[in-house]
Amino acid sequence: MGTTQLEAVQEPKYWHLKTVLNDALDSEFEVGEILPNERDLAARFGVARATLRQALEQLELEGRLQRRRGVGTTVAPPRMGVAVGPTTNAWPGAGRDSWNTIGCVEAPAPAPVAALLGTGPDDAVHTIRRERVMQGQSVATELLYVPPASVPNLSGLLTPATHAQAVLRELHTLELDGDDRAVELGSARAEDAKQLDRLPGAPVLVLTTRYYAGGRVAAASVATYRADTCRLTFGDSGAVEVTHHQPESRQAS
Amino acid sequence: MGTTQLEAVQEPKYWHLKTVLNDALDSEFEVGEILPNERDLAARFGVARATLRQALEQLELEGRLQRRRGVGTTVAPPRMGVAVGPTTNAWPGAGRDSWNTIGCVEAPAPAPVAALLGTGPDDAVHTIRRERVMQGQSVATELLYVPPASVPNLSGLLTPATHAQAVLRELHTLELDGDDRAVELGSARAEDAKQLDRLPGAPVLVLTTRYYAGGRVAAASVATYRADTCRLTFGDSGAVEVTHHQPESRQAS
DNA sequence: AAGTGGTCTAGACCACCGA
DNA sequence: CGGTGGTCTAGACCACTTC
Repeated sequence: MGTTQLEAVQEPKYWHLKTVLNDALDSEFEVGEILPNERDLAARFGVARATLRQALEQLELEGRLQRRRGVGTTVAPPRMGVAVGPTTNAWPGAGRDSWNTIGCVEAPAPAPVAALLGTGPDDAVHTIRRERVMQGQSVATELLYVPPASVPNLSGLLTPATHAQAVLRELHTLELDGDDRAVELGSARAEDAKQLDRLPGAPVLVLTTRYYAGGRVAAASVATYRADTCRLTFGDSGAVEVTHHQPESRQAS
Repeated sequence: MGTTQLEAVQEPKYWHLKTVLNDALDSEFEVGEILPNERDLAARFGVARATLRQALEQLELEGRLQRRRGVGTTVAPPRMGVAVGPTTNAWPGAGRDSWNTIGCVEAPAPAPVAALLGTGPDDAVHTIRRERVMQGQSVATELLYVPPASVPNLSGLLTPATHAQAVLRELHTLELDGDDRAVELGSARAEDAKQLDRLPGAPVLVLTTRYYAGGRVAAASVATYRADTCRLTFGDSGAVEVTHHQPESRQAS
């Protein structure tokens, strides 16, 4: 014997650490406050830095922390509620929405997207890149794919900016029959990560939308949302709004 | 000089490893096939096991791999498309759905849920635990919260099983005004992880639903879906069905 | 008992940020 | 430049499954 460990730990250190830190975040820190650095924290808890990092990683995944290389680890604000429909059951870029057009190219879509659109794997489609900004922060990047068949009256090629506008404008002349969406977990590709101010591989929520018109899939979009800062909301009933949901445990007990 | 590294690596090893493995999975492995163990793989690629694991972790996150302690690492099938509405805009447990009732208790709801329901933080609510099974696999666990005010005619207390049935039955007598949903990334709590046959902390998609009736939130549910195996679909138009979307790159080029 | 993935350590160096 | 988080190593031991 010697060690009176009747407790039978059984719980991984990083898991226990995570709970401890999570509670400390609620009770001893303010949003935006910067934590001690990883080496100090690890020493304070008597674990290796790798173990401490495992706990921080989880907390970042859950949107409790934000870490930035060269800067430090800060307490994250509650996740933003980001409306993704179908309250706004409309064509992308119609009316007032929070998207900015970044660029536009005409190229073959990746295989999975071509399958969604029902186009051949090598058919060129209009590909519009957009960015969604909320509260001064880039929260999503999107690639919107529009087959030429959906916008047949497009005049001769223009600059990327006007090209994108022209595609969207003609899209809006079609009658939208409906749309459907799918959400899954992914990791940010290098390009997306850069735009979202994250490192490659950061967890993202991938929202795939199909737009139907004339009995066909007239357009499809793949939007990549920061999973750490966003909560995707699908409003349906004309009901109250809630912008955040974080526990009130801040100073509950 | 000495080493002709004009390329300027700059790309982390684990990231490169991930791409290599991902391609190998497409071209050299079948779904369900079991990979060499981590020590062998690490040796084969000339990296430490921790580095190899970082790559495997990402691939598992993306639903390409499935790892099980004591067993091995296998190639995962494409993610399941799981319908979560609003095609089935109805009360939970109504008609044919893929949920099984596990149990039922009457207890105060956690603070965030109480806020959704508009009940006091210490008011007891009916709490029904359910499980969703698809293709023989448990893909989600749910806690459904129903304030007593929504089901006032409930007869005296019964066994948990009949209790749950009674609550659902009375819920169905109300007229459903609508519902709204939110999706965010989370990590599985110990209890949920066990039910989903995952380790604690596994990435999950948390779907929060509010059910409206009589101008109030009559019920709320928090459902936890396995993020590695599920793609949440929000059908809207009466359109075609797609059950999986994985790239056809299996034997493309 | 043998083999798997999961946890943990104690170091090292690198890329990035800000003063 | 110093300080931060990010990557990487080469080990060790543990928990679990299977035979």
